[in-house]
Amino acid sequence: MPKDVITQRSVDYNQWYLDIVREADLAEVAEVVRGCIVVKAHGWAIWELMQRALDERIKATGHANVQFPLLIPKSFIMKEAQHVEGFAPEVAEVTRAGGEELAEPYVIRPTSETIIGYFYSKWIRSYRDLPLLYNQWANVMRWEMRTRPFLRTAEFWWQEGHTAHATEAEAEEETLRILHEVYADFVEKEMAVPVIRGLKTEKEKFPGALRSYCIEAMMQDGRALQAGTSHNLGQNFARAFDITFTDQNNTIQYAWTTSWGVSTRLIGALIMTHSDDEGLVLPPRLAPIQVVVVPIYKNDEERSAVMAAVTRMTAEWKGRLRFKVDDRDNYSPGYKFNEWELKGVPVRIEIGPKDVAKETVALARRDLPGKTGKSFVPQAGLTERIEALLSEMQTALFQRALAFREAHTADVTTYEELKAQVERGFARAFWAGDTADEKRIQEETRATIRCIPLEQPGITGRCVYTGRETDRQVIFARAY
RNA sequence: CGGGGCGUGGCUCAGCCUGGUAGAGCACCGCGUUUGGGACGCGGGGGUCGUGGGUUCAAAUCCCUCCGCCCCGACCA
Repeated sequence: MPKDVITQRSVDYNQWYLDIVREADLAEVAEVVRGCIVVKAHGWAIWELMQRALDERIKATGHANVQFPLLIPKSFIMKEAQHVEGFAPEVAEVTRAGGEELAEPYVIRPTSETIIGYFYSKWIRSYRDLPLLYNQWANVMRWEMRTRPFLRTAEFWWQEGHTAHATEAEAEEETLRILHEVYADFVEKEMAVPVIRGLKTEKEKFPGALRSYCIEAMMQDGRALQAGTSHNLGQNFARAFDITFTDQNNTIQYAWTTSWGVSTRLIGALIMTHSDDEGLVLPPRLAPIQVVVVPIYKNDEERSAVMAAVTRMTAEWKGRLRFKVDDRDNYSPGYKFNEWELKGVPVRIEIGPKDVAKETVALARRDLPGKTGKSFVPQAGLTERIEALLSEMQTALFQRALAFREAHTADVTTYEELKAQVERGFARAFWAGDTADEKRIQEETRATIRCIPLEQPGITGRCVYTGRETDRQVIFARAY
């Protein structure tokens, strides 16, 4: 009988999430450092796979990695008006070092636009220096009021891209390229999480940005999770940090900058999109262990026969599959089955004396828990079978998540419908309101406009709130 | 920052109301039997009861102080 270690989603979704994080050994709340977590080996291994896949895309689109300081002079944060307003309340400051008060406090970076802006102003002289396409992998700190592992922690790990361009059109092109070719492509293909690409409203955009684009995903409780953002900063930061260049006509111009980031929050998205009441479910492409082998035997004689078959079987997996042979002898097979299910390993191979005799193995797929996903298959051709299965599971997870999102998305035409729909998922509505209207709706429904999708229907309708005719549709949802 | 809850072996908690010198389950260690969906028996180790003070012959228990954590809201990648 399975132990009652994971709260059922239907009972308490929030507790279920925390149980998965704990039981899959992804992270632990670092109770000695407020709001922070320790990312444990399994969690970090997933992040490393995410980093690798993202980094490839970031480099393929022409960017190079750099590293800026963790500490930023406090005055830098104060230079861009909206930026100050957005981040000042949540920065941590360093006021003492070397045993004395600092003349000017540093802040621990909540994001690096300001310090990067300072250096870009030194580095950029001519249009020939542009575009400047840099990215950094870093940890940042935001003193959030309320934290949850991965979804919102005081310290988190991310990449932040920062680019500078000669024209507004180039900056806009960059912002959208990142959204499509890096973020949406990564999240949908690697994470198997479908996203809606869109533009943030004025209320929701990044502090200091001209425009913020985002990808939004739906979690299994119908709430939205912002999975990535790409900002066109216009000339706002260039003006604040004096990032100028001389153009072809020998005229001094402010540069057009962008910034974009995704964080360890994506691990939260991964959990809340695919996992079930049995534990974590990982898309094969991001599973640190794709196949686990559980050998089964009663005595030394059986053990050597089984292990010989395991060695033969796994020999051709090297370089093709990420696998682990669980040969611990202090745990029973049943214990191991459950443990690897909790940890989300996509495929499990069980091999015992009966299989050795019949030249078969038991193959279990994680996305179909229990007996449904378990079958006995021949050892011959197993590697190809597993590779095909992993690929099939990757697709199946995406399709399942997409079907779920579509089933929990509805067009609403009245405010009453909107209120009801955000209780269960995304509400798609025509919108012609302003920021004040948006705030009022948030107060009344706890839902916000997640984005103005880039894909619009091309027809007009009446705004769900003001009743005005408009051709713009938006997505309302409660967000994490 | 408002509202609530909780600090007792590694973990989850009981004991507190009604004061009498600390317990369970899990985990861990040893030995043996086990091993195809979270094995079992026997033996064993481990706790300044968050901190400081007070009341008392006696405090995990009653009173006060401080600290920390968690949950629910408002704010946010």
